[in-house]
Amino acid sequence: MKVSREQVAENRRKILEVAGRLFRERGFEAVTVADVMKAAGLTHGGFYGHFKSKDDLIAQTLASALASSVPDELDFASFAAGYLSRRHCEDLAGGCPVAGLGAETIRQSPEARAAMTEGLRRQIDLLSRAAPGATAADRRRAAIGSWAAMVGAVILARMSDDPALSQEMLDETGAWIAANSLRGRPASG
Amino acid sequence: MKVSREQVAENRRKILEVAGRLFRERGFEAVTVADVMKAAGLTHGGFYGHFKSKDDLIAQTLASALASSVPDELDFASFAAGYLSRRHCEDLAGGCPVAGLGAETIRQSPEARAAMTEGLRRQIDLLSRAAPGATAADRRRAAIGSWAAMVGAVILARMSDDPALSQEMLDETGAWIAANSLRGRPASG
DNA sequence: TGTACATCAGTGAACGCGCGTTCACTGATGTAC
DNA sequence: TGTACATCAGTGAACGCGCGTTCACTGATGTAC
Repeated sequence: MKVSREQVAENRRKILEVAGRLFRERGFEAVTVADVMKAAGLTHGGFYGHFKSKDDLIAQTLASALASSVPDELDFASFAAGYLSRRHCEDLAGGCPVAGLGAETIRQSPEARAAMTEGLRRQIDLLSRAAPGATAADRRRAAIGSWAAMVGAVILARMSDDPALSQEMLDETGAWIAANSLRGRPASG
Repeated sequence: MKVSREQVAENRRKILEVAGRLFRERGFEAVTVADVMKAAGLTHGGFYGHFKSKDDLIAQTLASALASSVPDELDFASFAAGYLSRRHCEDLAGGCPVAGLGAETIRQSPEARAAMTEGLRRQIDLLSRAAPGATAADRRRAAIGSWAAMVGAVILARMSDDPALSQEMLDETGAWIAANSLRGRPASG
């Protein structure tokens, strides 16, 4: 049963959307092609009309999820607060693709790694524009250091099976980043 | 062909050792029980004499790898330098199990997560004793923040397919941690 | 605008393969005497 | 200390299952006239 061209585009968009959520929730390997197609309201056989292989889906899902998760501009302090919030930490399926899928991407195809590298570059550039610091080099350093700390803290907090320890890691990392950010400003504490 | 009791213990030790390296190199799911047993110089059938299941192996390998990767005491600056070195970043199979396997552990069994949580606690306590800071709370905050930044930086650096970007993330995170550490000391820069 | 038909997106059964796990067997170990 | 034999760690063929992928088919789409 052939469908309209608009429906084809919509189906493809839907596949990428549900794949993004399922992959973040369960990881690349635990999600099957049939799982993705079922979640998109389709049957597994049609998958290969949209993608060359599961690896191709992974690479395109990463590119898509990363593109839609990076805004044009942001406020440094509120971005950090949101990123290190309990809500974001607990939202595997809807959270940051770097924290949710980055570590797994290390062992994926060159295309997937390229998409991730591009996403990292954009995130660092974005944070560099918003981070505190006297010079461009200072701001870039603060962007990289605080981004590493944010991603690390969310990954560590998710590892722990003790909610109190998770919360402590999120809160203390936030306070530590805030403390470091003050160094680039006129002395105030 | 039965083997001696010492040989049984040695075989078990060897299985955990090679599993630790293989899992860090390829991830839990991409390594098969047969891969592990072959690397240990045994055949796959004997596996279930040592472990209840592959999940059991994963949990015990994590506990074992984490226990052997945490020393009793360390120097904060040299630990950070080593952790953020190119050598450590490139040594997937022999590197820190938290950076190599932590993100995957989120989706593993309760036993595996418990082993990881215990390893995290020990690492934070260890760093808290070595980190700079005027009060115990300051030192613990510095330990958590810098540990999150170190783990995050190594994971981000491994994601990137551009060696220059990877190196920049390692170096700048190291410099950023060092800058933050100075805040806890008598003013000197 | 209406009709005939070629196209092709989606369906679902089927495939081959590799995985975790089981089990009958082997033969060295280690114990009972 | 030496011998007979029960034990049991390791072997390797076999199992069932679920995965990624293929393919003959279906029927709505959209074009040619």
